[in-house]
Amino acid sequence: MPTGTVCIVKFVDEPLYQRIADDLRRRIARGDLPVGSALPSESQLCEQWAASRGPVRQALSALRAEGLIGGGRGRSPVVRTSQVPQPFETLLSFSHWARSLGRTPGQRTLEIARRPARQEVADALEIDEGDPIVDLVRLRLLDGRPTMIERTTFVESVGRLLFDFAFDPDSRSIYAYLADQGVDLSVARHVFDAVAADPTDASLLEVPEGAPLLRERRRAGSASGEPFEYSDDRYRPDIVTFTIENAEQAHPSVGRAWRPTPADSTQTHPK
Amino acid sequence: MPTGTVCIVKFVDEPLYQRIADDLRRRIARGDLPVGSALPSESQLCEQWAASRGPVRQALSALRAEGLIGGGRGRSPVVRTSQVPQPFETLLSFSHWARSLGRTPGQRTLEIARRPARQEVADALEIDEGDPIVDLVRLRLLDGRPTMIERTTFVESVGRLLFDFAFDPDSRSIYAYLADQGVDLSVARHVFDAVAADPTDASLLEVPEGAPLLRERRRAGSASGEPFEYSDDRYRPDIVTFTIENAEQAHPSVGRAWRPTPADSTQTHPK
DNA sequence: GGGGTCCACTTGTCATGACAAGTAGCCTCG
DNA sequence: CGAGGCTACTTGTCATGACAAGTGGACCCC
Repeated sequence: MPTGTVCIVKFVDEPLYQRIADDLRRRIARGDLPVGSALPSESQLCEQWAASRGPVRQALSALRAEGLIGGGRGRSPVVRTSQVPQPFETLLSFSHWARSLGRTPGQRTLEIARRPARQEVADALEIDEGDPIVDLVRLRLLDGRPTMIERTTFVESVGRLLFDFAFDPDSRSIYAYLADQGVDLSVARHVFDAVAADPTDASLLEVPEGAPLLRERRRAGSASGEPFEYSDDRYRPDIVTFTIENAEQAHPSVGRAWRPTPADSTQTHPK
Repeated sequence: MPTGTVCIVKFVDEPLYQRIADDLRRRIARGDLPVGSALPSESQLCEQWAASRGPVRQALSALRAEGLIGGGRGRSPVVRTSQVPQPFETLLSFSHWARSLGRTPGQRTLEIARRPARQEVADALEIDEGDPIVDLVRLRLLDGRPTMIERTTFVESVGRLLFDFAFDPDSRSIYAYLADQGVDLSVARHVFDAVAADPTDASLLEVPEGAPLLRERRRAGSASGEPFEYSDDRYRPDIVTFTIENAEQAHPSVGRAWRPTPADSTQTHPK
């Protein structure tokens, strides 16, 4: 702490550079620092926070790594974007994603059953064939329109929670519920390909039989690496796409995208 | 520079922390520091490089951001993995990706033409409809098997290079050639969906008409954001998939995946 | 008015010193 | 012999000072 300053800090447990970064993040998110505007210079931040250049630079470096700010030697840092995508939740939870877009998600639970694991899901969940699992089949809706059909398999210890509790799968996010129950979901692997709609898919998604569907197979698990969920999700490609944004010097950002005008197939390259 | 040391440095233009980081990266990649082993402590690195803790910590922080090392307070940093994926090049260049997998890429150039831009590509390339562009259609092969059909459009200033030079599109990577010509390709946006194979796709990819194909639409450009390439790539989903690996506390990693056994459609969750 | 020069300001890099906080091994005590 | 504490070592955080390198604008000269 510089000499001659009275130290009135509440959250001394949180390091200084993090408080600086959080404050800047807040000011950017709130529009206080609009996109394109220049941030306060390092010396100004030092004065404001009564800090030395160390923590200030550490905070700016964190924002730079997140892609929030840009700039270079001799130039003040500039706000690049006001919001960073939340790839993990966006990619995992259909309802979370839909709401973040301002759309209203819906769902119809078609089946919830406990049965022995087939070979395919047993491999994915790293259990033995025939071990008990819980299958959940849901039709997901976006603004009331059939959008995706989701065939999810949980290992028994997690799937049991779906029965035990008074859980209504049609009301809230299943992941929010599982998180409340202490299930720590922190890694996921998504594999994308395309499949033809089988008769069931076709009637539920209201597309012709054999129509191309965008398939996402997802395996999710805890931080220690043990998987407990495997899912086969089939999207109507005229409603939902997936995007990857990729820069040479930055981390890729991934996301799900909604296609507003389903009739037109030759558009959507926003901005 | 610490007191009492004779300064014999060659690449003073390169900052010290970067030289330290590069050296550690090399030692990790060469297996000198195997996965799981502990790195030298900060004080040891300070001695080895005759540096203060600043640059050393900056170098370690860079490696940590790349996911190469882990560790925490009180524990020496530990090597986590010996190689980091190169998502940008892997996702961009088909031939680069194929070779990194040990497969042999091939290609047949079906068309290269200069013509006015259609509405769709004009929007994507941020030019006016009717402006001259260069179209390139290629069938890409993997181990001799038809795998993907690529319809790429370049803005005229870049596409011209494909004519000017004695360029043989069937021999080497088009991106390597363009990079040599001074084209700086550094940002890309990929949009994935599914389409049905039209008669042309079907005959070239040797699939039935109407078969589902995995489509990637790509827009690539320079660091300043101006796009100069737009592409519509259609993959046989039984050969190629795309994957996203996603952890709550880490940056997502993206990649292209090869499916070794095309006959079997209900597998491939490697590892 | 146009062009070149100079200067104040900014960020990038590095040294040095200090203390806090966490880890792991050793050692003593019960 | 086990449990607990103690200690050396590690990394995390921060202050201070210094110089290099790049930017942008004011200023002057032609």
